[in-house]
Amino acid sequence: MHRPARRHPPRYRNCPVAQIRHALNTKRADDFAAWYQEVISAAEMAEESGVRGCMVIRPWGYGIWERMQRLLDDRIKATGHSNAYFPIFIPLSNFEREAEHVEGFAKEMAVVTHHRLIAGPEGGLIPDPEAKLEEPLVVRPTSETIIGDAMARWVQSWRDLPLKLNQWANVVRWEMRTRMFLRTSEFLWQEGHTAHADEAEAREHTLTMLEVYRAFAEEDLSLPVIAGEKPENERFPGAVETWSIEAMMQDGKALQAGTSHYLGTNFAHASGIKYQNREGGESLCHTTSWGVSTRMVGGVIMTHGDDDGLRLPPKIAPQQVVILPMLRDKPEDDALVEYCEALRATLAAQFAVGEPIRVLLDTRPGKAAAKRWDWVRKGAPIIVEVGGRDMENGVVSLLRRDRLWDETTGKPDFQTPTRVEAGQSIPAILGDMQAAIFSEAQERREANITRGVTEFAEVEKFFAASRYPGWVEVQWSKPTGAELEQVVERLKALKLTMRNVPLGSRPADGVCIFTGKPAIERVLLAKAY
RNA sequence: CGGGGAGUAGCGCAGCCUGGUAGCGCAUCUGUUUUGGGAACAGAGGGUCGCAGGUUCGAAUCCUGUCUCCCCGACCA
Repeated sequence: MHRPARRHPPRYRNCPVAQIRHALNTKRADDFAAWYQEVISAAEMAEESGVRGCMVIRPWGYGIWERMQRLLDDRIKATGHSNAYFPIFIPLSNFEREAEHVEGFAKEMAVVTHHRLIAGPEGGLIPDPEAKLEEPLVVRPTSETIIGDAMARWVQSWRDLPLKLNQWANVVRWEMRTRMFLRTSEFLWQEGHTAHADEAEAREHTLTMLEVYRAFAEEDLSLPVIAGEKPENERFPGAVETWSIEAMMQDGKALQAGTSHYLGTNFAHASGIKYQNREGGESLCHTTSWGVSTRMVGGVIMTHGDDDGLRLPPKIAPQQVVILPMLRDKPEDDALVEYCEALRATLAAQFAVGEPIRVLLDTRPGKAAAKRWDWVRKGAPIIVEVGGRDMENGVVSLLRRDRLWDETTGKPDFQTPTRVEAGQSIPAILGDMQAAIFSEAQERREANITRGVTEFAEVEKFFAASRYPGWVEVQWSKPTGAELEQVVERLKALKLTMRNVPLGSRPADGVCIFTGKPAIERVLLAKAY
């Protein structure tokens, strides 16, 4: 894989005495994009597949996704939704029904046109011209239309409402430019779809799910996010309102980590989702949709990762504690493994951050030190190394992934509690780490949001620097139409986008930074993934 | 999709200009010596040089096409 030349020479902070030898070759400060890729490959999360824009998600990366699925699925079920599964192929005509929706997705659609292969004239296989589909099928980029069909069948009476569905699936969007996890042609996600009797309930539900996402991001992924409404130009095709949660990455860019849409009656109209109301008349449903994808994994990497690799919040770590006996291929090994196994069993019988502790006793052959760095790169929250002398003294050597280094010695900062103490304290340490990396990310984000900017020139100056200075909050008059287009163009010149209008931000009290008119609300500006 | 760069062993790279038996470091395997911690020494295994055509006695190297990746732009729930 080609790596561009480093843009900056490595900088050594007015370093304590010792030079730290990190587990990765690329540092965040030197080349953030290359660092991101190195984390993914060094932590064995994913790799290239040979198919454009598609990745192989390896067991460690998929394990993280499975943890996310489990936690988010619980939250989705707790808000009254049921999982279902709808087809990956959607009839083309089905997709044509909602005008904005087609326009939004037409450019990035994969289409199936044949159902059989035959030997080609120059060898190899070609689609059989005789086997052309009467109507092409698109590979779903999202499922509003096909789920809308089902809803139209399932909803007859006001008693059938609200209908609250969720699907875990893969979707395909033929992206021009892809990046592992952040934007792949095929990705995994969850898409919720609901139908409601009236507008108020549907709007409220849109916000309920936005709040579910906020809580999931902050409590489960330790990912501080800002929930808010997207400006008109950033709306989902066919939506009346689009809301998002936005997270700040360590390079200061914004990542849209989840969206929730109020779709009005647009899709109900297109698919005929109607019900007989209490008065005996016919009414259109109001629908919502909302989704979170494997993009979240990229967000976790870019928020919590460091120069030694990934750092995982305990709740989504496939293994929370890894015990590494320092095996020497000698008879004493047996006793050492037994000593470690006792700790494993003690931990496995306990709970941390709400679930049984996931602990792995890693007895694979190989040097303990080498295995340690593998687990450091993978971001296992706690690594416990145990050598012969540890055993003699009844202690273990414990390493916290979020406080890896002793800055003064430049060596890993091992703690040596007794084995009994470790068995008692590890559950609390995991809880502490879950909170600590959240605080760390939140403090970094708050330090990098600038509020109270009142002149566009200031914004220009702010983002002129080569580094990403973070986000800027400005007041604006929420223009529409051509006036909005102008705003978007001005921002585009600075490579900026409007992220969202944060929920619960203070009311506007100034003038619009773009138009000079009285401001209506506050909006966040940022460079974005 | 436009501009630029790159694909050679698991990873990182050299070789290409000037065609002539496939190289280096790390990792892997074996052996020996080590042993509170990212070991040392010796030996070994592993590559149809992204793929397909072409030029040539001969192609990793030259030419054409194509696929994939990276960077910039355009686009992007």
